[in-house]
Amino acid sequence: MQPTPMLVAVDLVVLTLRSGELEALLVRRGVEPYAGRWALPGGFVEPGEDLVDTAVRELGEEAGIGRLRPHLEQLATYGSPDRDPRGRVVSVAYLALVPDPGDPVAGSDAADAAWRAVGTLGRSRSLAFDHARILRDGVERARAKLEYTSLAAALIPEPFTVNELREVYAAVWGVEPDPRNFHRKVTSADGFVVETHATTTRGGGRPARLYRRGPAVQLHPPMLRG
Amino acid sequence: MQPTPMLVAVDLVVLTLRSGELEALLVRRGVEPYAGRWALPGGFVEPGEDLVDTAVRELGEEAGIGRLRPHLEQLATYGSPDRDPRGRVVSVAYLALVPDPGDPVAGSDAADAAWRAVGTLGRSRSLAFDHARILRDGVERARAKLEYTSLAAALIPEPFTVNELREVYAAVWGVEPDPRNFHRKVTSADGFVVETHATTTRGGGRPARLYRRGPAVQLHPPMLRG
DNA sequence: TCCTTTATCGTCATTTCGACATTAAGGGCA
DNA sequence: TGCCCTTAATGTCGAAATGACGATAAAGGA
Repeated sequence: MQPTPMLVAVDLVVLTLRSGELEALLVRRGVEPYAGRWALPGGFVEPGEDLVDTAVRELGEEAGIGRLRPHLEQLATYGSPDRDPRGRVVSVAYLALVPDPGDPVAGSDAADAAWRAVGTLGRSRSLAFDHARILRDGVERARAKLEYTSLAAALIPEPFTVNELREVYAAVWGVEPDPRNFHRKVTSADGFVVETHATTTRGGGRPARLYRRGPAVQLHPPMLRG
Repeated sequence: MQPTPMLVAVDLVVLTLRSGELEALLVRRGVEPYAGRWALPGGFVEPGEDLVDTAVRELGEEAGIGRLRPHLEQLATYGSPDRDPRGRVVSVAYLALVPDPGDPVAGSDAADAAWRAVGTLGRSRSLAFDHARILRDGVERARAKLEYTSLAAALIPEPFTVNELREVYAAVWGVEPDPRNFHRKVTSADGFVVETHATTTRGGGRPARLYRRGPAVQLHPPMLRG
């Protein structure tokens, strides 16, 4: 029996932190199916193109992100037979975490693109295809990985203060870690952040030391959610 | 531009514990490419079939496992353009953890099938396609998940003793947790295991209490690797 | 100048961790 | 029938981590 060829797409869950909230990048679909509906940015894999290269390409074409060297990891693959009315399409989802690239989504292919707070569209049925499910899985992955990896620093621009890093956890987890204990854990976790010589007063009050992302990927010990 | 259809396969990393070692299920390929070489069990996704259903089907057809209600989760998707000499094949890998189903791999489709200790083929080039890489990723996933989930119990048959569960960690992590501290952590981690009224003397010495898998998926607190 | 604000460091009681001792409860064997 | 050997389970204790706070530092602004 001959195997059946299928279409393979890559969809992106792009997350960032904007004004203290975790937001996802969405594009408005211009064509059927689901024309006019919001969807995750994505596209089909081209011949000779690796999956991750498709993700990087779409990140540039549809999201205007690429200069930012975002964190990019494979999320999961969705292949329900009826997930696309056009026929059999298997979608490999990637999760990207980027520092806020600003409002106008430059270089965007899509008719329209916007950042939306993830809280409002968790179980919403407004997204095209099974993208609400994919988005939920991406947010869940980000929540979990904040605990035992240094990914939180990927959501804010360098250099950053300890308090700005704390606000990432506050936004993604919905809990406010104690500033003093948080400071102790972050600076004692080996390789999470590296100190610079500069400080900033952008928070008001006493100048805060500025840090850059450290070499550590896994955190020892992990940050705890209570 | 029309998108290019591709073949979509599902490959399985099936792990179990046999005589104190972590082993993976391999099948010997009967046809080109890589005829005669060992490979992960797998097959193409059929029309109208969901990815996870393909995994479950292959688990029965190629591995003779199915009665055992194994733990099954998606691992990752591999789509390098040159990973299959026949052409473009995207493979969705699944990770299955099962209690030892015994030596003869019954109901097996493949010409030959065998359990192999994962330690010996970590970076080996003896496996077909990119299956060595997939296997390594699967083992790495299992190692990580043992830390903060109750998955260790999926590798042994019920009911089991605390020491049998400890041997899972010893085999997968390559370290010997202290039996007394391990006992304390397991029985205090909420929902990891549930006590039965029975005991066994199969270990020799004082009878050990028998447990079943608890309802917990995540472990609080997690088991630590030092 | 002093007051408000935020950052950083310190304190301390509680909990957890890791190493180890002790007691419990079976089977094997003389 | 007793000893003895083996493994299971519980207990102990110092070191380390955690969580809830207080105290001090360093800026800008009234």
